[in-house]
Amino acid sequence: MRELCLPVGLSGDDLKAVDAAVGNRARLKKGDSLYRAGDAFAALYAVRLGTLKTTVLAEDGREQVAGYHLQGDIIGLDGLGTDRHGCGAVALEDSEVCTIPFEHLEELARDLPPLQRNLHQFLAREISRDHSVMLLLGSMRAEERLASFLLNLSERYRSRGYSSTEFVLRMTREEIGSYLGLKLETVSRLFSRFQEEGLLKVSGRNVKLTDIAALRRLVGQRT
Amino acid sequence: MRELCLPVGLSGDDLKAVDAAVGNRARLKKGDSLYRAGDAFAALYAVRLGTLKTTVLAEDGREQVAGYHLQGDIIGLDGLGTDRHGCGAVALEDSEVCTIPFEHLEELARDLPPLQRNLHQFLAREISRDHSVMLLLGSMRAEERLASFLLNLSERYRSRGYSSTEFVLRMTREEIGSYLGLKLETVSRLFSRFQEEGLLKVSGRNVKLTDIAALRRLVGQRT
DNA sequence: GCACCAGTTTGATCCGGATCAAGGTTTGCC
DNA sequence: GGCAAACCTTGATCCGGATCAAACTGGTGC
Repeated sequence: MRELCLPVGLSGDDLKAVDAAVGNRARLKKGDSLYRAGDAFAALYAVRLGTLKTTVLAEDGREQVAGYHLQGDIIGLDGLGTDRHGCGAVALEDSEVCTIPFEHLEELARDLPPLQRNLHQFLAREISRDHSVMLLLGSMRAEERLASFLLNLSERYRSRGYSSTEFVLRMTREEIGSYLGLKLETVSRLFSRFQEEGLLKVSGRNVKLTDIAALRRLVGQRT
Repeated sequence: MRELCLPVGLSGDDLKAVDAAVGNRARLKKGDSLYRAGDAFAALYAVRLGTLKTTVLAEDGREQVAGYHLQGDIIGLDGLGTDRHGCGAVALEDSEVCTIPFEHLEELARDLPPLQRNLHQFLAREISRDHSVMLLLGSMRAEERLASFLLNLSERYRSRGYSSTEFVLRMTREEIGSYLGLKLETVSRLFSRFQEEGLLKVSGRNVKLTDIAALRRLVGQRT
């Protein structure tokens, strides 16, 4: 169970030390904020259960979904650079996270190279993830973006032992649009079109991918 | 001089140790690749002189500029998560970087908490930077994007002691467009329009910002 | 059971930026 | 210095996704 909080190749006493660093769990109800943009940065959070979104805030008030986070994801990494969180995090359904006080973790990482390596990998993976999103926002057409989003979710559910073809979206059309740089009407239309074309079946938030290969082809196309 | 490679509050012997970790400088001619997407990850690079661009590559071959890097910037952080670089880095003019073997740096960071903290901040700052770009790509109009880009460059030149109002673009219109999710014609038209409106003077790659306040207003910032 | 409201679907129209096209200008190389 | 190639500008037109508008749906509270 503990490994979920920060999976890393450790054993025995080391694991106990890591355990001690991990604060208690926190329960969140749908709609609750875990932290807000501007809050002092003090800890990372590992999602134990549920789904969260993180949102970036522009100076002028515009808000945009920066990512969706499932069980096992680590969030809050962005605050590290500035001592303030640059994002906000909100639960999209009842969720549970565990808190990892960063001061403590950093200290621990000095003594445990594998943990240090792991921490660095989390940070770097976040960078890679962001680069994929930049690619999506900067050079994909609307249909490619949605297909890409669905395939990404599918893969993440699969790797967590859930169905990769049938799942419930925990976010609204507007939130999906915000993440993909599209308007909610466009997202809705695309779902309808994908359904007409036999790529998936959709009913509200329930989605069933019926032709993953075709979705993949859609993403790989250029012009 | 050395501090430039990884500026951090260290002194005496510590600094010497960091010094030892920093490999020799490498010179790059305009157009040279420092590394390519897919290359094994082994080191970070500090830009000593010149300008580099990093580019993300999609599976289908699409390429997009992920960032522009000036003197003092650290690049290559993205490779850390996967042991492979996810980006490529190319010199936009004759440049000079110094190599920081990562294995070595990680080891050193264990003994020198300020260095560790510094490394984490670099990683996290990269994440914040990417989030700003996501915001730009996902929710700004073309003119806001270009204004934002120019103000960002301006600020970075200023903080390096160069003129914040008059500088030479080291990248083509197409590269600017790639970074901003726009086509080169759109970038060119915007430059012309900004000039007509008295926001700047442009002649090829020479830019002189003549109304920074107006550019800020355009973006929606007030700083 | 019903009213309400947030979320969703669908249609009609508009517009910003892409695309296509044609010169013009700068840069680098011999 | 001259030529080719890369880069930039500007015009005309097109189209994808935004915007505006209007129903529809499903969940929630009373």
